[in-house]
Amino acid sequence: MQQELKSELTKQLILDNAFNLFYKSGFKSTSIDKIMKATTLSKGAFYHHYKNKKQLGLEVITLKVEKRVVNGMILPLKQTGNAFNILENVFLNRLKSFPFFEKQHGCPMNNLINEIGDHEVAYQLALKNIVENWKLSLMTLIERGQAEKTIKNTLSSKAIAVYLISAFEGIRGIRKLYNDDLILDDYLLGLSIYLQQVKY
Amino acid sequence: MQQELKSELTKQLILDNAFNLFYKSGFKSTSIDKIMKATTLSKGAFYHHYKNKKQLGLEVITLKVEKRVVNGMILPLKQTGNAFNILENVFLNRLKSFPFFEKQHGCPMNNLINEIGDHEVAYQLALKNIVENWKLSLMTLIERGQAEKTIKNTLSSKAIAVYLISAFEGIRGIRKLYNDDLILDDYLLGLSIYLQQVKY
DNA sequence: ACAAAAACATACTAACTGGTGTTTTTTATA
DNA sequence: TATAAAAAACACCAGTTAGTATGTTTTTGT
Repeated sequence: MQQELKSELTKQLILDNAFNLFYKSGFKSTSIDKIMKATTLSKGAFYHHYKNKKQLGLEVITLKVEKRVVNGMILPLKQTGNAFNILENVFLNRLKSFPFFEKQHGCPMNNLINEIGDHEVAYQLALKNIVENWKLSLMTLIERGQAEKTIKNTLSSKAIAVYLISAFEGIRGIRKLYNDDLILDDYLLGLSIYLQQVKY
Repeated sequence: MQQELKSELTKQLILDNAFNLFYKSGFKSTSIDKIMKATTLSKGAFYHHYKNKKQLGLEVITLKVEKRVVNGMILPLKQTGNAFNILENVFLNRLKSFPFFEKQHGCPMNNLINEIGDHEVAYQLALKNIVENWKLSLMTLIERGQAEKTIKNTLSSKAIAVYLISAFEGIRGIRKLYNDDLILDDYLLGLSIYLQQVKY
């Protein structure tokens, strides 16, 4: 029983370090050696717990990346209250409060989508799954707003959801190219124009 | 004189193959060996023409990637005619007509932004330069539309430009995760809602 | 106390990485 | 046609890669 716990702890240690290094340096640039050096464990320990790098990558996506998106972007949508205000809050106020490191290195999910999203079907599906969850949660919120007349009910909830996600992921990539937040201000102003059109 | 021409031709051959492989397999996954195997020239030939992989990467960005964006997204903005219609045409009608390969592998610029945009200042600047050109051209068109009263003149041209670009790059990444164009239809509908708000 | 199993470490391989130095071939020109 | 210079071929380097084989230590059930 204690062994299982230790095994789980070690896997978490590997997973955490892998996520951080994938995020900072990219998936392909990060070797197993570098990850295990970060854990201060050996390569043998890695291959005891994981079959190969691909399996690790998949677990990083489904366990670490997904959790981040769920906590940061999906759960906040599920609050009670004015649906339009929640939408506005999550998309308008969250971005600028990101820590510097996350502005500089973009969105972990978007980085993976663009680096390996078209390289392996398994990665593609795991990443798509996160996007679909996000999209569906957004649609649920938008449809609630439409029912409650805080969001225009003539508009397709799916279309709004997809466009909001696209722009959000897009700007997180583009922000990497700049050294300050001015480009984020322009994005946020552009987004607020969009939200005006969406508001009931 | 004829020698200079041949040298230029060889560089172009390397550049073309490098761009294609970077696009298909990513920057870091593509080795000099693979590029030169594709040209049927030797590795020595590569190092005769280029200092290192980084220099090649920069030339691919400034000569190949930039040209693609200029031809595909920037020059079409400079047509005469109703500015709003031009905006609508370029963003609404262009995307779905992309060849299958380019839907599957996303935007070459966006791929590079997310893979190496935060790894080297030189890459960062070269990529930012393209985005800035695009942004300024969009702003010029939008401001023309505002003067000609086809685009609402109360809105910030820069904000609209940045939001349009963000969403466009975002969806080109997300599309990689899907196997059909349904997600593009949602994006386009979401975009058309945005354009409604922008229209005079 | 002991055997089995799990957790981890060490040492290694074979292929591949970007890059260098040298030799051979091609080309322009005198 | 001789020659100098450019272009390309070739062999090679040191470092890194994912992955393996085999060892040692720790935990666990009996």
